[in-house]
Amino acid sequence: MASKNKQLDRMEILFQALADKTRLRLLNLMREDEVCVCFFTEVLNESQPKISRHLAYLRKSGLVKTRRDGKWVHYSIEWPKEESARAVIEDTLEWLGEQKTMSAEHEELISVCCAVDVPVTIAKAPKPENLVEESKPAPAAPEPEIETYLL
Amino acid sequence: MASKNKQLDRMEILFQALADKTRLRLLNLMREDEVCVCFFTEVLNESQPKISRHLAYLRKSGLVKTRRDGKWVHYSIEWPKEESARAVIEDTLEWLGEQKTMSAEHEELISVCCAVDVPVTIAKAPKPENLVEESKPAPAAPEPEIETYLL
DNA sequence: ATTTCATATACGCTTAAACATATATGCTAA
DNA sequence: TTAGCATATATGTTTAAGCGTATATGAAAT
Repeated sequence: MASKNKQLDRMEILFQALADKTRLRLLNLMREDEVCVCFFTEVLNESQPKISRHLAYLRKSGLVKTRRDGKWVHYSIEWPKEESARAVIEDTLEWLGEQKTMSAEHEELISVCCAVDVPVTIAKAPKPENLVEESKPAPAAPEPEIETYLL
Repeated sequence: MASKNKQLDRMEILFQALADKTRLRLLNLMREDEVCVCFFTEVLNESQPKISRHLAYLRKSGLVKTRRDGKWVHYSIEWPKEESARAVIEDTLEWLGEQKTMSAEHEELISVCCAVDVPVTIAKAPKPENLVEESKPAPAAPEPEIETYLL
């Protein structure tokens, strides 16, 4: 699968990563801030190994990055440096945001994080920073990281 | 694979269609006009069944449409009506256009079509209209078709 | 009608990736 | 150090999709 054209390889890898409903739902939750794994399982209502596997897939494809915080691991979107790659991801997030189910899930992330009566499984989990005070508008195109990405 | 959320299903199908290098190369050649199958095989230098299978995949995913012209079949991009879906495809084409290999292949399509000494295999094939006189700039966002698409 | 050319599909095989269930890792707290 | 929680990975199975080779279709041309 490794060809002469690296860029084309990267496109393939990116689109493969986007070509799964669970992964799209995960990205939809990460649209504006990093999210702790336990929130993914809670909001998407999928098994923990399933979530973890798809997050690993996204990580290996370079689409997301992780930050460990004690027992917890936070996932966030790794924005590519090329404009056109970033544009694809932005459009994808926008398309997701237009869907009722997706914005409902995103709303639920916020309400679960900020709920007074938090579910036991995530009671002590650290909340996404940008979400706790107010549902901020998405930062659209955050500064690209200087970092290898997409393999 | 058929879920409650039709839109999400469609996204998955679209990205699956984009998640292959051969199909990306095919789309790159269709960026501005319909293209006859024989030109695909000639320019991409891939076997006829391989090209045909990938074109069938694109057709079934609703990303391209066909027009039969006697023995020849022309493929062209089927532009979705939703803005966000179209934006993804536009970004993808732009990203492809930025790549040396891809623009070289696109140039070769033009030169093959307009060559005085045309290869035997495609000598009588109908040429893409927008290409024969001059390599026009891409029409960016052609009028969306009123049509079912993406399954 | 038969041949020929352009395109599509079928077949057999191989690999990637999905899933559920089970188990391992890694950090924290006791 | 052990126990417990959060997360990751391994295993076994199933399905989708890639490939090359072979063959079928469908429209012209003979």
